[in-house]
Amino acid sequence: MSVEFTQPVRIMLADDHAILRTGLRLMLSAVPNLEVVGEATNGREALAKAEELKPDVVIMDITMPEMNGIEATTELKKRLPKTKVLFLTMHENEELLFRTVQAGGSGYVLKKSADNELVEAIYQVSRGETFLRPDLAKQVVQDYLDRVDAGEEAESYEDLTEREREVLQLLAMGMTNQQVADKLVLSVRTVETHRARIMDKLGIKGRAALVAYAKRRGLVL
Amino acid sequence: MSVEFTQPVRIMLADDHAILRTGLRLMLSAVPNLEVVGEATNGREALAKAEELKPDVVIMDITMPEMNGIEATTELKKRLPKTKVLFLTMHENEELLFRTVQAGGSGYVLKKSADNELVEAIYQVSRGETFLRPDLAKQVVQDYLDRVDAGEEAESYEDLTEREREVLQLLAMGMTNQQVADKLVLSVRTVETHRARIMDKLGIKGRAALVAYAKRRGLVL
DNA sequence: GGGGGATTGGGTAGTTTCACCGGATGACGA
DNA sequence: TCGTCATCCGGTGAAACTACCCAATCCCCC
Repeated sequence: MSVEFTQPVRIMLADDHAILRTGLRLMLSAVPNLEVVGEATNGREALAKAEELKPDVVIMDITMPEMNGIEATTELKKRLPKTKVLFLTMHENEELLFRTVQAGGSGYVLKKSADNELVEAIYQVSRGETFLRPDLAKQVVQDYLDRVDAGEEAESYEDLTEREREVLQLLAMGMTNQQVADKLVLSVRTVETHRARIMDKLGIKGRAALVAYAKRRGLVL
Repeated sequence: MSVEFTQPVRIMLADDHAILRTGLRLMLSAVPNLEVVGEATNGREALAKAEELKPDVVIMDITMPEMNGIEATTELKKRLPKTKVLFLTMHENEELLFRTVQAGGSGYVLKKSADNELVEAIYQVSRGETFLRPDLAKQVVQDYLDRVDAGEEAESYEDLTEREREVLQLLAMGMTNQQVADKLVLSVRTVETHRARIMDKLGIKGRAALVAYAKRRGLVL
């Protein structure tokens, strides 16, 4: 409660939508004790600029070219643990919220939220607290409990191996086993094995349902 | 060239992201001869408010709850033919550009575009001209030519019958033919016929690709 | 009153997916 | 060294899907 009077919160924006960035910059510059010190248009750039600028808070989109916000955050928190990441996204789904938290994010605000909610989130996150939209957070908790109740493990994307995720990505794009096999230089049988294990881990029956799942969860963007 | 000096361009914003709207409002209010006179958070609201406010230009998102921007535009142009619609969207794809033009849109700007591009687009559209990002527009034309060359017509979602769309919805959710058949009280053969016609019309091979297509185009949410 | 599209269903044959079984290799830690 | 896991690949048989063909009904429109 002493530093904030003289030291404004230094913010970096990471979003590939230039128009949104400009709007945010204008909006936030009108708020006391906030200062936008930099911008990035993708995850990789965000990483580089954050190391250079060392902002207090990075406002991060999930969907970005080159490197998405979740990957960028995972890496960023390794290098700059003290830098807080606040996700600002259009995606209103639990799985992604889960993943942002796991990646080390401190908050999750929807683009459709009110302006003051964003500002409040920035303040809160900069103080080292966590900001999650109450309704969404509740849903996440409920979802988690449902999973624990229902079976044993929270069947999830996290269980997948790297190779399996790779295969899932391609399958989710609508590729056939054969096409995936060609792409990854594998036999069709191997792709089928991976696919089988993926469906088993996720508890999904049918490839169409798998594609639907992946799209719904935002595993492919 | 006479009216613009005294009469600013009256703009209405239609986007479900409140934060983006605020940013836009701030940005545009700094531009001479532009005035933001209203906002809407979905297509239906946009329709109602446009009739009430009669703006010169509606800046419209595509992805919105209740009613999407393309549907809203189709209806809006029937009621207020003189009102110009400028699409501001994240979707960088030709099919949607096609559809916005068909719906009566006067322009298409990506959210990742530079700010001045948006302002330029607004001016241009308000003058009754059309604004399309050159590279995208070029791609569209090329794409169109490719289609005409390759086969007959621009295969599209618009060609689907009501029943086919219904089947597509369910298939896109990951249901099997049998499940769809049960749901709609049909024989599997009928569902297969519909599915075959859908894939034929859309020029898609494989059900996984069909699901991916539907998700990508936002036919199911 | 006939033509055309939408909707429904069928046949046959071929391909793909999927479940359930198996094994070989290599990496990595206990 | 031994166990575990990821990755890779195979066989079999059932189920699902796909590509062709076809036809009956209904309804709308010219």
